[in-house]
Amino acid sequence: MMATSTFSMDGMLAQLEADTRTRLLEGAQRVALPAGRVVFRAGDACQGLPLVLSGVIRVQMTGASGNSIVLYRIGEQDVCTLSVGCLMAARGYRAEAVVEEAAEVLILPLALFEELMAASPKFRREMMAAYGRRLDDLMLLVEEVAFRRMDDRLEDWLALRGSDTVIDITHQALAEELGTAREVVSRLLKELERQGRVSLGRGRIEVRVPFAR
Amino acid sequence: MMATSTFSMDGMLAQLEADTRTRLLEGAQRVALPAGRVVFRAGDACQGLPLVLSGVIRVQMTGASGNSIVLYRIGEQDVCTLSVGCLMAARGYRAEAVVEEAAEVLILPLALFEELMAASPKFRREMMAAYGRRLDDLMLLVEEVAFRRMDDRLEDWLALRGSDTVIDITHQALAEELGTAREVVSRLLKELERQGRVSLGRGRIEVRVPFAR
DNA sequence: ACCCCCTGTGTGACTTTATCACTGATACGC
DNA sequence: GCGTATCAGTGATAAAGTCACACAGGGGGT
Repeated sequence: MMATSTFSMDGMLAQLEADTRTRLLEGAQRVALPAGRVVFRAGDACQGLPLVLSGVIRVQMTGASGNSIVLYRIGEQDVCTLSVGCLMAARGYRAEAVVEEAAEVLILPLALFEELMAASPKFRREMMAAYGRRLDDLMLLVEEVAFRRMDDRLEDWLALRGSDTVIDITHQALAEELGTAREVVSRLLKELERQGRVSLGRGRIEVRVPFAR
Repeated sequence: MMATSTFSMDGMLAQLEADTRTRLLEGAQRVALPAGRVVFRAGDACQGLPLVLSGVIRVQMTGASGNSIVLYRIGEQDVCTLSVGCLMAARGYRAEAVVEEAAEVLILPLALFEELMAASPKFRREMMAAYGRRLDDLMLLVEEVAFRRMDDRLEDWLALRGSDTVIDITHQALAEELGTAREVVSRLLKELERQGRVSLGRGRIEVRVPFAR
């Protein structure tokens, strides 16, 4: 919890004025979250604004049918914009968040958030930028889900992991990435295997021919 | 263009400190937009932050296939959060906006926006709240599109217009509201007509039995 | 080693939605 | 009244989602 802690030089903390950063680091609570930890669930009240120092947090949503879809991820030196709305409107979350890679997170109390918003142009700028990214992520997602074919989207997803030849993921988890059903993913993958483009194992996809993006 | 102009008492302008409101009204450009006017298209650069005084602006997105979906609407005393991201990142819009009901809009230049963000806690609060609403709208939309059945969604849409017994809309426009194809809407509506729940005319849906929500 | 059991995968049957290709119907201008 | 543009209806087919169930792999316990 020292203001002298190290942090990456290209992230949002490095962008801030020195005194703003100091104030932030001393006023926020620092917590370590192990992989798999559920940060919040749909309906939970919000405790403060999380700022991810390291690791990755996945934000996803579950429909009435029980199906889930991954909305976006919060990476290094990114904030959980969703929390701002929950904090200010004092209502519950609509989505849930799970730690994907063990993370260190700063939790800014509402008062500190408002203090920094008032005091620091750079903090304001970073907050607005974070909101912009989230809005963008979600708009892209809406377009994908509404208009693109599942086989295309699956190939895109595989292409994003292009460098790894072996991907460790279950069909169920992949279905949740794409917001579809496990059976659909199984069938599409099987077809790719028939075409010789991947080999499948239990919880494993081996990419034989890299997917272009 | 007078700071003494009338505005609704429950909207965001009424929430602001008096001097902030004055500064806003005198620093912003006021424009009248007729129904049907395209405010911006995908790829357009952003001129300033629009704040809707009256009327309604629809924000929608068009996929590669040519299909469109309505993302959300900007109503009275709401701001176009999308523009903030475009302004600050100086990149183009990803969606398009069309005036649905003739609107009066204030355009805040970037400098004025930043000035007000620095000076006014209430302006900041309203901006964050607007962002929160948009994020919420989009998350709800993702869930709808990803998981809900089209017949349900159509009935919900009709239920929202519940009080009017006659709705003037083409199947094409309704398909764009829901992000589906015109034929799908035609078939679903025809089925509702067979069930005696609506009567159909050219560009007209007459609700016989109101839809519950 | 063997079996059990949990989790993950494969697949058929069927429904819903999307797409394509048309045809037919309605309103409106000239 | 006629031509034309827009709107709506519909069959055929493909893609995706749902339901039900069989089977496979792998780790833990005895």
